[in-house]
Amino acid sequence: MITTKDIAQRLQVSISTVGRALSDDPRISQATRQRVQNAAREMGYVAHRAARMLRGSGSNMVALMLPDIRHSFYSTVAHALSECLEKEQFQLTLSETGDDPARELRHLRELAGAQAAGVILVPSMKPLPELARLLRSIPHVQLLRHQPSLGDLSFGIDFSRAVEDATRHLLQRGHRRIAYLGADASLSTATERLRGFRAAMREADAQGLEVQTDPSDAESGRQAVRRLLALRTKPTAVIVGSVRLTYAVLDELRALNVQVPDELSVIGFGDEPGFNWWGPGLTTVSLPVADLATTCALWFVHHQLKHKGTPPVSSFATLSSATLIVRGSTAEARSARTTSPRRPTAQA
Amino acid sequence: MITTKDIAQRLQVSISTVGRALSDDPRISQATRQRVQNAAREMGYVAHRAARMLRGSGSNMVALMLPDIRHSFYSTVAHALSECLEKEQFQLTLSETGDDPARELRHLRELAGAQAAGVILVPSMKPLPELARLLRSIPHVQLLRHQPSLGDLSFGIDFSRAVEDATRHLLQRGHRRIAYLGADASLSTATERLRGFRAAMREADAQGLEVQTDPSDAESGRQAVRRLLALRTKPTAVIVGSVRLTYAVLDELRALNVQVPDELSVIGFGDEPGFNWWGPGLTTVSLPVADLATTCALWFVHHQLKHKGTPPVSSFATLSSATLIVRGSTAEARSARTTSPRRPTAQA
DNA sequence: CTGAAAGCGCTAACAC
DNA sequence: GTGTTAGCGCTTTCAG
Repeated sequence: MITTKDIAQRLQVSISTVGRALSDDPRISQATRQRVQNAAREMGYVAHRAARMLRGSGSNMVALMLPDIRHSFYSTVAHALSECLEKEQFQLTLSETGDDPARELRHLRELAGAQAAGVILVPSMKPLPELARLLRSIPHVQLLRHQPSLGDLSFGIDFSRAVEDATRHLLQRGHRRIAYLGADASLSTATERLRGFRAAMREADAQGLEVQTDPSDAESGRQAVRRLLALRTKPTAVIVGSVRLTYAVLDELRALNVQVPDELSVIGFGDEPGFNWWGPGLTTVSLPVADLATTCALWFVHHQLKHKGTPPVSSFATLSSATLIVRGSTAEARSARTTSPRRPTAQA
Repeated sequence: MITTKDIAQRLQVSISTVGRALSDDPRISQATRQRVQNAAREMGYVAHRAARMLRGSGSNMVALMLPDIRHSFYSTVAHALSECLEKEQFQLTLSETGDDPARELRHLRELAGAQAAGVILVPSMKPLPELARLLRSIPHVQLLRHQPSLGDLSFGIDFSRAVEDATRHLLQRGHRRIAYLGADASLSTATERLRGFRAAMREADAQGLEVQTDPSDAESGRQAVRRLLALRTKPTAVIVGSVRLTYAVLDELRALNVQVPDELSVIGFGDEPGFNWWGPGLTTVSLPVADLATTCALWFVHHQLKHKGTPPVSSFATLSSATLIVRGSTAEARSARTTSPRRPTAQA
């Protein structure tokens, strides 16, 4: 490894001269500065970050903690952050928590040890107490989910209103028996979504059907669909309250050859690649994930990491709003039917 | 920030006693060891990685460099690596290159300065010479793509054979006028795929139709589809040679309301979420990305990062094979037709 | 303009 | 068993 010492030796100057020349210190003469910089380039010198950090300058590492990078939801976030942070010369580290509080804590410990400059996190559902303690000494911001115990800096999406809008869309089209499929209420964001559903249904004085499923288990979602369709008075429409669940529901509806939207109107959650290909095109709640992540990254960098002059803000929260993308999977409610003719899934 | 010095002061022992107690040095008495460890916990001590690194122990940071994390292709890779590396106590950093050689180099410089323990990279198409130079001093391995200039350690997929198999599938079903849509030949892996197509076609003495497109531009893919369908003697089947292109082609075929597989058989590339929902289900080349990434990570950790005793291997390459997933988008070739009746896209 | 030296937090060789 | 000390590579006074 090439150090400033090596360069100094080669050029027969002192170590500090080399250091200054490399940092374009005005006190160094043009001549030596050039000599040093050339030598550095030739020898392939790269400054040792660890040494610099030890000397005082903070690290340039920003950590992103999220449940699972495979969900396009989160990889979109990672991409947006990556872009923003790169512009500001930050390194991005990725920590997958799998929504496991212990794993989450392990990772954060590691990050604290590595002197991460900041942490952007999608917190797990039940963060361990020590997580909050560790976070107190690291600039951080919560994304998408918000746990009050972890601080008051957060960038979220107004899920409640998103689901409310989706529900209204169906109500306006004459649907009255609407089912809502959501994660069980252990997650704070899950109850929030449910609230939106309830609000809209109450307002219309319609009969809502709520089905809780295990969000991490696709089979649980499929079962829910089957149960729903087995009811004597089937719902005429269904709203799905999470991205993963939407995958499961779409798969099952396709497998069961359910006629959408004739037999059942469907609104999904999130606008993942392929949702527009499903059946007649999926009407779905589109989440402004990329925008949110970009906004979050910019804000975080400028208010918490860079401009250290001003004291870091201690409370700041945004709620972006989602938009409903209307495709073919929702239609006007038909007069009540208990059975309906089934045709083969066509296109073929 | 809490340091060993702080603990030492509080407990009125020397700094080294603290250091030893924390590292469970057998020379320290049970009593003091406990006292120190308790104090450390209470005070929220976290070892300073930078200081440790400076002292000799390498970093625990492994870098992943890839074009764009949003592609499920790559996020699958990131996830697999993340899982493996976490088990071995490594930190994962993410660097998006956007296939831009300059950006790629900038990132690697940064990583070199941060003393990354290793680099796993999907190299850009035309890496800059300095990249190779920098990589010489960092354990690294190439994934998915392979640039000989960057070393001989690589984990790849046998794309040539994958496309060859796909082509054979169509040939066996009686197709003779088969089109291959691929990226232009600037990419080494693109020519490789084309080779597979040519090999199979030559063997069957059939007439291949090759269309080159810009892989980064979806519109270019859509155009290619329109051109193909405008031909007087249309192909009866088409094979798409890249994941991104597959998205474009599927969108366009759906927009044009082309009857698949009646009018045209289609084989896609990669098995992205939603491909099974497209039309009658997409027959496609499924790439063992997750397996490959896991294998790569395990091998890399054990042969290049951990067991430093044995000299690092300097040449090692694997080629995993892809499998064809047959769904509804490919059928027996019909007798030649120049026109075909078009029905509406149904399901609705 | 340049050099010498201290010190960031930690570890390890060397005392006692 | 425990304390003392040197030094990793870099920045930053303080001297010349």
